[in-house]
Amino acid sequence: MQAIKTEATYTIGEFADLVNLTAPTIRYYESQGLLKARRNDSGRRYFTAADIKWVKFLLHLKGTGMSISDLKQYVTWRAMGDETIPNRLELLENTQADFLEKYREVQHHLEILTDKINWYKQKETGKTSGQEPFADYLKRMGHKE
Amino acid sequence: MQAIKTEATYTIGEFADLVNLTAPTIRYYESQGLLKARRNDSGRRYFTAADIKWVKFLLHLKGTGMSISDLKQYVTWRAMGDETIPNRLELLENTQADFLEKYREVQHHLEILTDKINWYKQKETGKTSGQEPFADYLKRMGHKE
DNA sequence: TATTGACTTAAAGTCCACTTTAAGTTGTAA
DNA sequence: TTACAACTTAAAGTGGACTTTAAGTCAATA
Repeated sequence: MQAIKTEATYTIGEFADLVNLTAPTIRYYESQGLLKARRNDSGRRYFTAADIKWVKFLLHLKGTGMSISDLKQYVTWRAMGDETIPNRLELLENTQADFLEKYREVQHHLEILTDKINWYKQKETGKTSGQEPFADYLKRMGHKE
Repeated sequence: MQAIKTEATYTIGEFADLVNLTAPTIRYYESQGLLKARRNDSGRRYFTAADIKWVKFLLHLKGTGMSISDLKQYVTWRAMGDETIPNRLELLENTQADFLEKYREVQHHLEILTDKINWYKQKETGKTSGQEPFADYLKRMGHKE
């Protein structure tokens, strides 16, 4: 029976695979201060389950449009403790607001794309007006521009 | 009474404003073959309402994730006539499929971001468990990772 | 008529987020 | 023990989509 339960660790390559990044990307993120790696006796990085959770969370934030420099700011505030919670909250809420605006925009782009696809399908099957301009089609579908 | 009804035309600057781009961007798009500009006697570009519609449509396609080179391909096929409709349709449907996949991904990112915001708000107001880890909070909310 | 702003071109520069290279060290399997 | 994959660093390179610069021409207003 062991007195000390040693936590599972991962080399940078294993870690990279686990979070779907590459080893150079992990090093890049570390160089940007987004994460910190522990080192073994010969100077090699190793990572733990907690690091996996952290990177996955970072990737979620990144996926909502936060830049590396936004993330850096977030990380800096996090390291400063609970008194920066209002700052972090504001940053995240701004990110959310920006995201939602873009989200609505791309939704509209998708509508137009879908309309165009349907217009082509109609044209292809010759079902209706083979000559109906796309602009008229959009109008008929209740979309503008 | 005029025999010839002259269509309204726009300089590149006016045109750029109308489609919310810059004049250099318009020139860049023209250089990439995404649009063609007519020229007046002194060699200056001018544009019409039809060009506005076309660029706006291009921007919708671009907004769904099509790259300049995708758009170039689309434009090339369009110029070749109706026998390339299946090609165009396939391109647009692939674009749509890729878009929808990304769309679902960012939706998940947004959920995590929103959860984090709510977690911070809870922490701030001290309403519930000021010490509850975010991972536990996510679990409680029915989200993973 | 003079000035100013808008246009013209080709080419170089920018930004972001990595990615690749180069040169060297270390750990592991045969 | 020898090979070979994986690690280390710093620095340079990449890709996409513009943006900026430079040097010059043209059009409209005071």
